[in-house]
Amino acid sequence: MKLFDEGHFIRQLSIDSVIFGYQELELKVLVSKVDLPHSVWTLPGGFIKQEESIDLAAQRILEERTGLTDIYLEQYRVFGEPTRINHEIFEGFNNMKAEWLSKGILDESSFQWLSKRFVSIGYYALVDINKVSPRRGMLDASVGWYNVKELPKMIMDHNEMVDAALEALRQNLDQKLIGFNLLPETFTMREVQELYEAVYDKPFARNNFQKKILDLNVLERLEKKFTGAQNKAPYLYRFRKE
Amino acid sequence: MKLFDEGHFIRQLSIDSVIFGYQELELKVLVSKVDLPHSVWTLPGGFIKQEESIDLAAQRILEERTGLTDIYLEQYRVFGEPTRINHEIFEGFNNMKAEWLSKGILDESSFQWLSKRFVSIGYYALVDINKVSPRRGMLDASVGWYNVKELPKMIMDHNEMVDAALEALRQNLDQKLIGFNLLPETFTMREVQELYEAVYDKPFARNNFQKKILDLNVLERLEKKFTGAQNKAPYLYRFRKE
DNA sequence: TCAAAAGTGTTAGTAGTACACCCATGT
DNA sequence: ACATGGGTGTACTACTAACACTTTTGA
Repeated sequence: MKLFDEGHFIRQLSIDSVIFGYQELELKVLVSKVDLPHSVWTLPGGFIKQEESIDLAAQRILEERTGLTDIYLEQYRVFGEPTRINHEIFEGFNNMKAEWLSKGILDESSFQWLSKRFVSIGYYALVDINKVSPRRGMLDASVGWYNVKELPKMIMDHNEMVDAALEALRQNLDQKLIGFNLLPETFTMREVQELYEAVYDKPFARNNFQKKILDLNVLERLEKKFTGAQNKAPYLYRFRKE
Repeated sequence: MKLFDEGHFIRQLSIDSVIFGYQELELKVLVSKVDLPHSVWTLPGGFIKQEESIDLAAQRILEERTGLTDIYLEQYRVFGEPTRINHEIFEGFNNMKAEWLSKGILDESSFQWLSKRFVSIGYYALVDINKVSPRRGMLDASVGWYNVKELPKMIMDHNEMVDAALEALRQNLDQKLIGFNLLPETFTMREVQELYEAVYDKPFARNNFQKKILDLNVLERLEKKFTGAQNKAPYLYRFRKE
């Protein structure tokens, strides 16, 4: 099988995505595990079709992994060291080469394709983790959410990619009001605050945080949310788009 | 002549640079003119060698055009629409094809190479315009500085690239204290202010501006500058690096 | 002595931070 | 009634914006 068709994709150029989700007070990142046969961890990635814009390529790759369309997505940096050759994956592939060639999983040209140095465009995505049912990539053994503070050692510079993406996210969270992409449709003010605390890894003062967020004038207040707890019921809010 | 060697460079990937300079109260951009034989205008650009990092490639391209090493350089966005095919240049090349092939200026594979869609990594650079002696690229008829507000219509999305670069520059000027790269070694406070006014295209209050810049604690005050004008002589300042 | 522009100071307004208080909720 | 957590108000601080005044320079 021609997994990577030279005619269809741009050579030596890839997209790698840091997909952020939020759950149980933790900021999480979607990471794939590939068995070759020893395990390596990677960010979801892919390649750019000849007739496809890079933004659409990133969307397509995201949809393949999350099942979601309409994902918040931002290009944040290009990683282009000449040492970006995927030794871990490629050597793993070489172990399986004879088997995969005979089984027709990969053909010779695909091995050639993957042996080169790659320039990778980094995107980060923000998703409502509850809406995602992670799907394995073609070669993945599994995919899973990892706390951004406890990521496995990934291939190449993928850990550095997450660091840079988190940095970019922190820069933009306040200015572009994108944090709500990580939350469900409706949420309480406490949940917003806990999200911010997870992203910035530091506490915020409750009352001032509420004032700051409400002063943004981007939330509409809905009905109260009665949880059964013996305290005042918090309001639900919804992000007002336009 | 093999102008674009497929073995040496990464295919379908380019770098385009917005080189900012500052002179006579105007923010300027370095633009090349190419005669094919009708004239088209382009940003300085180039390609990435197989064994070269993208940052070094950008530096090399900048050095080729400005003669300067040690330029402030920042990667700000990737432009990756599938329509980024260089029709203007390529059709111009086709006009000259027979002549150039016979003269050995370009070979057939170079035409092939240039006919593809390109993904371009956008960098912007800040230079002391007095230190630059612009050099023509291999195919350029001329290079010159243009006021950022009065740029010629350039090929493809190059005008949009400048807009995005200016946007990024405005974002970073304050935070990263990079504006001094556009000024000579020493300068007066008025010159800093005029630079800021050129970049943001709006006036600043003189006294508050001075206070703000001095409070950054990045300038050292030198001797006064006597210009012969019948007014108080302003101090010279120097940017303190460390 | 005067105009021009540089330097500095003073006040008002605004945004952010810290602290305090009251209110709704279910046991 | 009471603990718990939610909502709001007030005072303090820091930063910015607006205005005013003084100083230096050379004609």
